[in-house]
Amino acid sequence: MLEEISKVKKENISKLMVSFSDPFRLEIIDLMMDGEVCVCDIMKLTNLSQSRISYHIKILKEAGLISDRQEGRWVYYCLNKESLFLIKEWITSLTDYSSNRKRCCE
Amino acid sequence: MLEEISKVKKENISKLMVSFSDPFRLEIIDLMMDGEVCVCDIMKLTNLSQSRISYHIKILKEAGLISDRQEGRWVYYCLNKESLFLIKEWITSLTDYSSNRKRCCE
DNA sequence: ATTATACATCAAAATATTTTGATGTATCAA
DNA sequence: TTGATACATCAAAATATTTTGATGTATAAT
Repeated sequence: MLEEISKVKKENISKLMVSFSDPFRLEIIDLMMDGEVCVCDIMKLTNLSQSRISYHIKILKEAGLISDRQEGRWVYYCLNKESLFLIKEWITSLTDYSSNRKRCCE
Repeated sequence: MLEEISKVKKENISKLMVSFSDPFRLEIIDLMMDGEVCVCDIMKLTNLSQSRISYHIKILKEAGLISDRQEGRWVYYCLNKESLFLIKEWITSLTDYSSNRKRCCE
């Protein structure tokens, strides 16, 4: 059961990491640092085409990295803190465990 | 100049994130949590072929995520703490900035 | 010297991701 | 109710990544 949970968690992490793995998605993520943005904001700020942005947004959303909110014709996106914490936690676990490692690479 | 530095840093982050974006690489990273491993260790523990492992190791190494140490015929790999901290720092900056964001997605 | 082990590298094939341009849907304004 | 805006979705093409199997190199044991 615990194994199951950690498997789910690992799959989450995996998807989140994939969502971070494209330079344009990193750009979009950067834009969300200051708060929410809509697709047209991103278009203005990056010169990427609309469908291209929608595609990347979809990847980010399916990974759970961003949330959205519709307001009339606009959809606003922003970073999802929980996911960011999940990743941070995972990275921390990597550094923590490997601190009592045997040998190698100081 | 500062811009240059931050550009370099962003490229680092980008490469690191790509290096995290494959499920087999995540497995390999997991194996390194307890300390250093060699390719033959990874072979035994994952059933991946030797050249396949070498390929993924190369990606991880070029991203700066792992370090290596040769001992006779063996090459031992382990996680590079500095890179892990760099990522953690970046994730932290994302959460910090977006904490005083305007609107959206509580 | 010869052979075996540990790993890297390579080119070709297999597979996955991304981009593009077109079309679709919902909302709103005139 | 027509037209415009904001965005999603789709299929095809373009591009990138990954896998495979073969070959190469260095170290070490016999």
